[in-house]
Amino acid sequence: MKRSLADKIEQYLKVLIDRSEENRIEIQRSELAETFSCVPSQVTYVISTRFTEQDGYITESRRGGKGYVRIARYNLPHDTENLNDLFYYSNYLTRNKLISSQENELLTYLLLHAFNQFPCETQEKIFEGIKTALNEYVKTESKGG
Amino acid sequence: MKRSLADKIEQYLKVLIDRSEENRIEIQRSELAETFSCVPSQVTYVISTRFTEQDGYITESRRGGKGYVRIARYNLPHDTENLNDLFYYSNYLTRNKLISSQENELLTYLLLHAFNQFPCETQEKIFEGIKTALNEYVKTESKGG
DNA sequence: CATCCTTTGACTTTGTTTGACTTTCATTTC
DNA sequence: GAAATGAAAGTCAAACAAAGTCAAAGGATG
Repeated sequence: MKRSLADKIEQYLKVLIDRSEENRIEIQRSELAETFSCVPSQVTYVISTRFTEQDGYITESRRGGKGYVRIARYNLPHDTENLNDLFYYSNYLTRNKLISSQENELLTYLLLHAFNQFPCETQEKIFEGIKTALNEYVKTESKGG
Repeated sequence: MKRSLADKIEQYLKVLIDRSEENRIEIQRSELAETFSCVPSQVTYVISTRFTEQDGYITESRRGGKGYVRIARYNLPHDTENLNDLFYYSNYLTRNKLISSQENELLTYLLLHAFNQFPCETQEKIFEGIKTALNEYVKTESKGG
């Protein structure tokens, strides 16, 4: 099996993602092109044919000075600090009857399903926002009734 | 993550705002430019591209001696289609006993409070994600028990 | 040899940095 | 108090830096 340049670049990127902390990498198209001694649009080709949403990847990019291409793999279960914090917190609130187990269930479901489309960074912020709001919610509830 | 000078200045300002009491800061353009060893118009560029009203910021400034630039972050009033949809949908589910009124209450609270920090566009996406997930949640619930 | 995938490069678009020039305002000077 | 001065901030366009697009050419594969 002969491997094309595109295959090699694909492999290279996937290894990088495997090794990354958050299943996401950030590269510079022109830099990578230089590494593989090819034209930059070759990289674009690889990304657009092998890192599609279908394949379980989300890509973002920015042009201009200090531009980049980000590739995130999202199929794997997200296992972020903030999310675990939130599960823990939500369960804690439930045990202490500050929220009902139904509320806990809904929240858990949403956390697992509603935000997968976003890049990790955004997810973190979302979870943070929810945590803060949840905290306020509990305080308000127990005060008001 | 490669960050351009503009990114760094943006970050710097946002940290300052975070640390501020009233979500507002007052800087001197030329001073900041000096801090980052760049031309003053770079600061103008950053402010005009990253602290727009869309992004949830209001800026004021004054020229001449004792000049300043003020940046204030405000909570975006979310009054989007999707949000209203979601309220409607959530209430509908409640009336039809597909979710409890407690769940409805929690959801409503989160929708109103957890995502104000995000730009409108992101909020829209968040609401969309929540709506989809909520829909699945209800289906799953009624199926499973 | 026909089709599909890959490679290449010219051109476009987007985003950043810089600097020359303009406007506005407070302060000083007459 | 009006005019001059200087200290800010604003404007705008050019130069630069990166990624995207697209189509043509080149190869592999059936």
